[in-house]
Amino acid sequence: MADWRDRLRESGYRLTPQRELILAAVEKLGHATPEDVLAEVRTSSSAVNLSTVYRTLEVLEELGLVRHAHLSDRVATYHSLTGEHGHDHFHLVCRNCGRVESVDPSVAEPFGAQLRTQFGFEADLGHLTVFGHCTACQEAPHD
Amino acid sequence: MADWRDRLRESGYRLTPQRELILAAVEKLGHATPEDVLAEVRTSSSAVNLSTVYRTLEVLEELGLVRHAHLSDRVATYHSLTGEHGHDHFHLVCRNCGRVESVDPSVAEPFGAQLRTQFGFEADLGHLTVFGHCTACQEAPHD
DNA sequence: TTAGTTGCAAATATTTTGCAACCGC
DNA sequence: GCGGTTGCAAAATATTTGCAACTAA
Repeated sequence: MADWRDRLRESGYRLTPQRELILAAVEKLGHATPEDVLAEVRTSSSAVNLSTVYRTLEVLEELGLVRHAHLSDRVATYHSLTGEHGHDHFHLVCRNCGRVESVDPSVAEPFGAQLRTQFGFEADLGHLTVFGHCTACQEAPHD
Repeated sequence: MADWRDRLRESGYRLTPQRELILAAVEKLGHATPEDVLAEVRTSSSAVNLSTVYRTLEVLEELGLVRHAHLSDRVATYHSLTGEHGHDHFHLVCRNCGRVESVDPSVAEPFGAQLRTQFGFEADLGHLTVFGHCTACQEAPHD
């Protein structure tokens, strides 16, 4: 695995302290909004601007180092595909307790195959977010 | 099927001209953003306020008359569960051409069953949006 | 008459952009 | 030094809210 720093430079981008900090924050946080990332970066270093967070996440996503998902009806969250917890996955989000479960894309592969066969549609299963209710919240649907 | 107007009143809401117009607009448009709904309503009648559109869509969704889905990374779109085209469905969205295909939830039921068995997760398949590439765009992935 | 609704303006919340200063390579 | 990057402030986009006037029931 070529280091992501090399990938950055090979693509004509530059390696900056901000980019290192932001990717590290995403890796550490798991599923983080741009604001979350900003807050995390600020705990360990001097300030970084929120615009820079947005612009950097865009670059990192273009390079395939992070992905975003819509885990709420509001903001997007980013997770890394690098680092120790980094791997492609989709999400199950409980509408009641808000818990997010990350699931390996292979679980959805039969579904992907079905969409391919039946609709000729090549699904991006790594971006999938499934809303519903987790086991615990099915018994007590309201908090 | 009790008329939705009765459902409204039974729930303690009032039937207003705005609510009639807004639901009619959603039924007509298929998948519409609040702005789309506003524009549609305005073609056939006097003005309605955008806040009212937002508030009304919220009420209609609570009553199960419309649903929203995230067909882009940006705004939500609403579709009706009433009217001639109204039925619960999930969406396949092509990242390239933007085309949206509405699919019957039964298609995703095997997937739902799998999530239920494997994770105890009760998925809301009607809210699902699957991003990917449609048949046409797989051959020519870029526009 | 009464309580739910609407319009309007202002407040929030998110994300994007212009641009001069800055800095990686 | 060149050209990509950043910080900052302002703009753009999207959604929500307070409140007085209005109106369905």
